[in-house]
Amino acid sequence: MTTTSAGPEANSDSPGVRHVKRPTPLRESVYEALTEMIIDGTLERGRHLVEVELAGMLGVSRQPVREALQRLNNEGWVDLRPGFGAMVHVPAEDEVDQLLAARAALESESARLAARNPDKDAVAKLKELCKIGAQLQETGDIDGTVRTNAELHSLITEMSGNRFLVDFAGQVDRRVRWYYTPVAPVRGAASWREHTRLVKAIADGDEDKAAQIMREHTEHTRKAYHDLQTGTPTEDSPTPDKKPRRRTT
Amino acid sequence: MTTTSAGPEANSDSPGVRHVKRPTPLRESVYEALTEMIIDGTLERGRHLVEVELAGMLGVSRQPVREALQRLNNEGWVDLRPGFGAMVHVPAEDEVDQLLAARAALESESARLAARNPDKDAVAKLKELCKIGAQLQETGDIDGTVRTNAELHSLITEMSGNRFLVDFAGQVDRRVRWYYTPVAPVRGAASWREHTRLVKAIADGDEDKAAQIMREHTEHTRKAYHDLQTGTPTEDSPTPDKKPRRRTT
DNA sequence: ACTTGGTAGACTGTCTACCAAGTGCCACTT
DNA sequence: AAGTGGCACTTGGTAGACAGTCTACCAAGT
Repeated sequence: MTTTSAGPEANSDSPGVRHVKRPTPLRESVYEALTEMIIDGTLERGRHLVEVELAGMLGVSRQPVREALQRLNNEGWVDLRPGFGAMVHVPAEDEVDQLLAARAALESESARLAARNPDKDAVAKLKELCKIGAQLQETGDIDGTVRTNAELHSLITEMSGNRFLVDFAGQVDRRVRWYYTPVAPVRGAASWREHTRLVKAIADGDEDKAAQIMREHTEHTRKAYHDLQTGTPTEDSPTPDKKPRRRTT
Repeated sequence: MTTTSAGPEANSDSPGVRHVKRPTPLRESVYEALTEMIIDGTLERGRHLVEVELAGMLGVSRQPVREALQRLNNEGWVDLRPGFGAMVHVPAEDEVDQLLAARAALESESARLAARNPDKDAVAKLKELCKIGAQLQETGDIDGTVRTNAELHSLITEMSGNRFLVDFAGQVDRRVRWYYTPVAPVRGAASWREHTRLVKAIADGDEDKAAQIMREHTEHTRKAYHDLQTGTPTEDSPTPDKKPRRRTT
């Protein structure tokens, strides 16, 4: 739902009907610019955002900024306090947990649907991404790894053929990446092995297995994050234990 | 995410700190009014919505209308065409299907989490809703049944304690209700038996069972809708009649 | 008959200016 | 030191203006 009217690549019509680039509404550009700045930390968490200030900063008037801010508010990037202004959202303690739980549901279902209808080309692309990702992982290219990871997950949700899953998962994913990126590199090795297994399950059309793997995959990610928060810097251990484990180290 | 800053009942702070009623932003009221009008058919599907027209109709200026329209666009209620205006969204053929698939994932996970932490009071409330719903169903109060159904589902998602699931499921639910309500009454009887089983599973803390039942429940709903679209399910109906079938009761 | 060109009206996207009301903060008072 | 009052700032909303674009329609040309 978040997608605004017609996205840049929205029309997959018959090949050859390339629509000319339509000038993006300003509010859209402002929205993009602001999310960008929030994610990369230019606008740090908790910062007070003033409309005129942003407007001046971006060289536009208040109107587009207001509209962008409202969308950012709806999507949880900023908190709008009437009469005062917007503040960059400060994630609550349990927020990442909830986000990852939602992601588990959404992406697990996506994986299931993807496995139900495994498109040849898409599967090939998935395999390629796996390979690339593993390589980048080895060479220590963190930025590239994160990007490839995102691409892989995104492609799987798209394979579900369900635009709502795509949209929701996309939203969640961006948020997760925002919170998570600073501590991302920890869980690299195992992650790509899981991806490979996942892609195989999808290629084989094994719905249950694909869904299961994706769920565990997300769950591992959550554990990794949780451990980092509580100060356990070990790699993910084979504990098939579902209770969040507090380590008192 | 969709919730705007602080909703009317948003703050469940320590009891006794009743915040005084803050005047709702106009854009919010406009948003509500428009969704209302879309759902009840005052603004029929495909209709061209003109800002000044709506503004005049609602007695406000363009700005709040614009902001409301943009939110409606983000949530899929209207389609915004740059330079032309907003049209009330016309649901695609497969849209309900996708919506219900997403709902299955979201609410099934919610049920699982609800079962993981079954709050006493909430469970009691659930049971009550089940009873009320079954009664309304028998007396043929369709409107009440639909409302109670929505309340029950909503309460379950809230029990999950996951604000993202609540938000996404809420969005999906409203959309489903819009498309689905005209043909809702068909699936009344069995539905409430399933609800009762579901509530029991939650009360027992049986995660897997609760998730399973909720998934099947949504799946049944989808089948019911699908059958209605393609004609009567059980009997062979060679009549290529595509008009929506009115129930004969 | 079909294309082209032109014209006109409608609406959005954006900007500017302005005002009322609410919020947060600071200095002043007690 | 704590409470109070007031001030500056910010949003929320209104009004009006203007350019660019979209749709439709008509007329002339091929």
